[in-house]
Amino acid sequence: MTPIRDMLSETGITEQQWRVLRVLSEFGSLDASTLANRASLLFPSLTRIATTMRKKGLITQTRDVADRRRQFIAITEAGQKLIDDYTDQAAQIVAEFKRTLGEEDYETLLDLLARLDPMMRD
Amino acid sequence: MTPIRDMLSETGITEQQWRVLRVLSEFGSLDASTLANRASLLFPSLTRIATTMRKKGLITQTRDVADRRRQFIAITEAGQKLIDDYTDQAAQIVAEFKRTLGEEDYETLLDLLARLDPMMRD
DNA sequence: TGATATTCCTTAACATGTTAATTGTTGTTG
DNA sequence: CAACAACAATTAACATGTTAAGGAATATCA
Repeated sequence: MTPIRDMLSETGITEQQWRVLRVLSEFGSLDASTLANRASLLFPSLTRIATTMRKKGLITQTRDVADRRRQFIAITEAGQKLIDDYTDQAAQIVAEFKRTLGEEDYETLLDLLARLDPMMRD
Repeated sequence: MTPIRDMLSETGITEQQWRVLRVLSEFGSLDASTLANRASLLFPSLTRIATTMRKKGLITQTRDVADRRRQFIAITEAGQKLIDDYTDQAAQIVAEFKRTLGEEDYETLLDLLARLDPMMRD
């Protein structure tokens, strides 16, 4: 992930924060549990990340009025702008990644990793 | 690494500490730089890890009398015993890993990851 | 030889992973 | 309804990754 991290370092956000933004950008407002799952984050991590991202003005957090245990998280304009500004660049990095490895091997790698994933979760 | 981590959790040491022990067990006493490289650790991490491992009695740290900037780190008997007690179990986990993936795919995966590694370090 | 550069390592500051304990809220049930 | 279970989220405590700054020792070179 180093190339991605390098790209993100100039934005001032981390890989995980980037993932949170992308999920929110794709799915819209989400409750915290769903967001944590889709961004592959544990809950305690999300709690901290959400706090820092709210302070940075990248997201908003609002309590669910029906069930005040729950919380909804949404992306702000500033957060969306960040996504918009860097999506192309991220796509190029992935493209470069594929080119270096070769299209075929790239697919093979994804397949292998996909088969490892469930095994590792036991 | 979850299966390995599960195994290690009962020993009270972490994945990185396990790696340090294995490297020391294999190569004997090493200076900190070499140890960091072989255990794939950044120096600041090694500093902290070495401190906690010394407190646990798993390693010893001694200054190089010829060059007092340098430091030698060696495994203790307790550390070696830990390695001895769990090496078999770790080997079984790797074997299980290979079996799940298939010997051939396992080699393929290692090849692909090896090719990614240098690319990622740019 | 003495100023400077380099090397080896440590500290600091921040971010995340991970497990366990804790706080509010809501649900259930006797 | 009151006690208790279940749930959502937070907090705490510890470990590591990562970058930058700092300190001590050594090497270099005018």
